[in-house]
Amino acid sequence: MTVSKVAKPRQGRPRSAKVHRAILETALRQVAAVGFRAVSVESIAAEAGVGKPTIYRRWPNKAAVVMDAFLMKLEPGTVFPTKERAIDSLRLQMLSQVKAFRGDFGSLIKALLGEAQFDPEMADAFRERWIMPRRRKLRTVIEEAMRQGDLRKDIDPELAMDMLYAPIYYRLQIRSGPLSESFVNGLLEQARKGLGP
Amino acid sequence: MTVSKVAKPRQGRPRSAKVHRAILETALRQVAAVGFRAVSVESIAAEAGVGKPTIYRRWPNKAAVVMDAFLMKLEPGTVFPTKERAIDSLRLQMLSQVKAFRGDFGSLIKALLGEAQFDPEMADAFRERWIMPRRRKLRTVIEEAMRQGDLRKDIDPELAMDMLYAPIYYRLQIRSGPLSESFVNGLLEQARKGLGP
Amino acid sequence: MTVSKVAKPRQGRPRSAKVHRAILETALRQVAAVGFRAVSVESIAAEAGVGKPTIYRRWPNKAAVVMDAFLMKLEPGTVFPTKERAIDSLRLQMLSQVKAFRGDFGSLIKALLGEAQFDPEMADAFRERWIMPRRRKLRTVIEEAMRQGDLRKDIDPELAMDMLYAPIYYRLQIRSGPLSESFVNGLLEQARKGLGP
Amino acid sequence: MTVSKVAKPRQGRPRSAKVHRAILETALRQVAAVGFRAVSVESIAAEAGVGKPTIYRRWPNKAAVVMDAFLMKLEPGTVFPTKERAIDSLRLQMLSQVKAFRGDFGSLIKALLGEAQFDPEMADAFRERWIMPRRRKLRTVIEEAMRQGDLRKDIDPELAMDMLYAPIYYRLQIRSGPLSESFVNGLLEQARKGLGP
DNA sequence: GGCTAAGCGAGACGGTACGTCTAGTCTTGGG
DNA sequence: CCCAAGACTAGACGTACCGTCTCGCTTAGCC
Repeated sequence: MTVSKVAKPRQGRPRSAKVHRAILETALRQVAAVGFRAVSVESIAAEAGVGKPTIYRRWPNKAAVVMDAFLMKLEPGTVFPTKERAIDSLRLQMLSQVKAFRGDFGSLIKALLGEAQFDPEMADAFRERWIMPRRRKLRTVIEEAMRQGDLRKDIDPELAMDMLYAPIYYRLQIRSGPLSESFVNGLLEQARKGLGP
Repeated sequence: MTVSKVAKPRQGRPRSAKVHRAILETALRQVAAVGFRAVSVESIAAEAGVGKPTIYRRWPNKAAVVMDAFLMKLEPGTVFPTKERAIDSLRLQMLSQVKAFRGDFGSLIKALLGEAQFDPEMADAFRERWIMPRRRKLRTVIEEAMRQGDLRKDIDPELAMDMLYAPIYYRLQIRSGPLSESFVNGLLEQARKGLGP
Repeated sequence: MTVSKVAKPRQGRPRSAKVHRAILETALRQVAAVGFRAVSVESIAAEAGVGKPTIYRRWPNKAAVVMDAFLMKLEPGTVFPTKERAIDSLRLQMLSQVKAFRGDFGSLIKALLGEAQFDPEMADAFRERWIMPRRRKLRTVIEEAMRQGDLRKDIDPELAMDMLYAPIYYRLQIRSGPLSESFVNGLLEQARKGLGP
Repeated sequence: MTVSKVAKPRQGRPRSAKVHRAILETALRQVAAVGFRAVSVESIAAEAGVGKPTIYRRWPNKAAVVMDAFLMKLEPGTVFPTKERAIDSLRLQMLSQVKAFRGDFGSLIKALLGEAQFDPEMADAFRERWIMPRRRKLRTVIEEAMRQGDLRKDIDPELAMDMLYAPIYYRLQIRSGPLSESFVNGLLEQARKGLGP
């Protein structure tokens, strides 16, 4: 699943892969440089040395381009840190995520998630291509931790992920508190111990 | 703290409160009718029978107008449901919030929170005028529940709020699962019991 | 020489001649209907079924559009009435000009000449495309009359034209007297006889 | 005849003459500094330390203010140069006028005359307060020259004035040639000798 | 090797909204 | 009733992008 449109397969001149890459790279560079709002399809086209229709032939709007650029950049770097005990992997993953969220990557996520609130297709793409793959991987980690006895056997992994990860996105967006390591550690500890007596 | 600009206090014709109200009410009506994106400063001005400069004199952009309209509507209706046991008040509050989030109010929150990702002032206003007052009230409820023995005495209330409320915003935005009553109940139960063995 | 901007010659979609005509015709129609001041670029765009930027891509402002519309209308109709004796052609030309100046054409000239007082480019266009072609034609007529013995051989044709035509523009603008036939005849006679004894 | 409105004579606080002067002087200063078009009622009010309604109470629009300012400045300096022979006075007057027209005064006249093409009241004021007084004075000079034998006895003074002065305004506006002394001398000579054989 | 269908860069097109400006009027509080 | 200040409605300004279209030109793949 991508946000980009597909071409009818066999007829006429094929779409240029070079152009495709140039667009996505330019999009990413511009978003990093001036922010999502200040970027326009026009500015991408101009800098990439590409006609506007060439972009619109492939994506329905700016957000979709940036989303694809974001996803393209992700695919390689999707390595989850792993430890012997799954619970440690979990903590490590959370820590690396908040660290990433504190930088440019956080800004990009904010913009895409913000934009997704106005565009269902963007929201779908964001969920299916960024959120869900991570949750699936996370689920195996959590289940492993359950087997290893570090998490209770009767918990609902979906709710567990919500409890642990939603606060990270919440702080990214709302800035109600710092995205610090101690925040992650505190959150994980308190979630394990539980709030009840 | 508001998003609107301030007038120099005592000179010239004072700003009309009637006009102020007309703008905010129109803004809210239009957002409800056609969605945030489809509303423009121009359309608000036209329907409110007001010149555009009158709006720009008071707010820097559309988002700020809608934010203020939203906040204006809030102020009266800020009644938290209360029960004898604080833990029940907490559950009730969470339930009423997800219920509200499932309707127009949820759309509005999504739009404002989405927009806030691109505008720090919007983000500040959203946090200080919508999020924080609720968290302050929530904190007293949580502390009461701690006193009443329904929550452990050594928990961090900030983290507790993050664990319980962030997932609600997360599902509102990402649609990773339903904003149902059973979601709230499960979340609260699992948070109380804890994830650890 | 035109007031309109030039397009880079051979690249991209060429500018539509149909659109060009539609704009100029609409401009002329509106000026005739409601007067120069009451016309706006916006109203022209709206009635011509054209986007505002399409107009601004070609002309820098309303006055330039109207000027070009005026000049466009001129080109075909530039027939000077001619008689056997050049002096009669001269009188005929003056008479037909004051007649035209008494109607809508006079209003248009007034508006353009008025506007030209505030915009050097407008003034240049008005002079080079309306005034000068007429003066060049006029000069040949005057020189012919000199050869035919109806005007003295040692006059300065430039000054002669100023003496005969400036009063027409003067009365058009200042309304110090009527733009009547007897005005033209009296002017021409008195200019021939001279003011001196 | 002025362009300014009159106050109902005896009631309430009388209008301040100081304010009146301040407005006119500011108007003139601004027109000289940045040109007629760039001046607005607002800018005059602001610099003169005066409320906009105070201006609108006295004049209907910017042009009227500037016209009055112009006329106010005139009144003192309306001295016509005089020589023993009326024909010399005439030449002198024409020379001093073209000299004045070459400077800031010419720009002001251009602006007022240009503006008058769009506003009949302006046109009336310009004619009645600037043009006509000069023509009346001029007429006596011309009649004196007729008596003194330097101009023919049977000429029409109105047409004579048009022949001599219209070209000056014409060149001011159209720039078809320089407003030089030789221009004036040539014009006057040729008008005296006549164009005919 | 020529044909043909699509892709390509460029840029014009109809629109929409932006945020600013000025016009001319209205409303304060204070002479 | 005047004044300074400044808010008011109204609407044009000129600009920025949107997403589509139309040029003339590649550039494959298929006959």
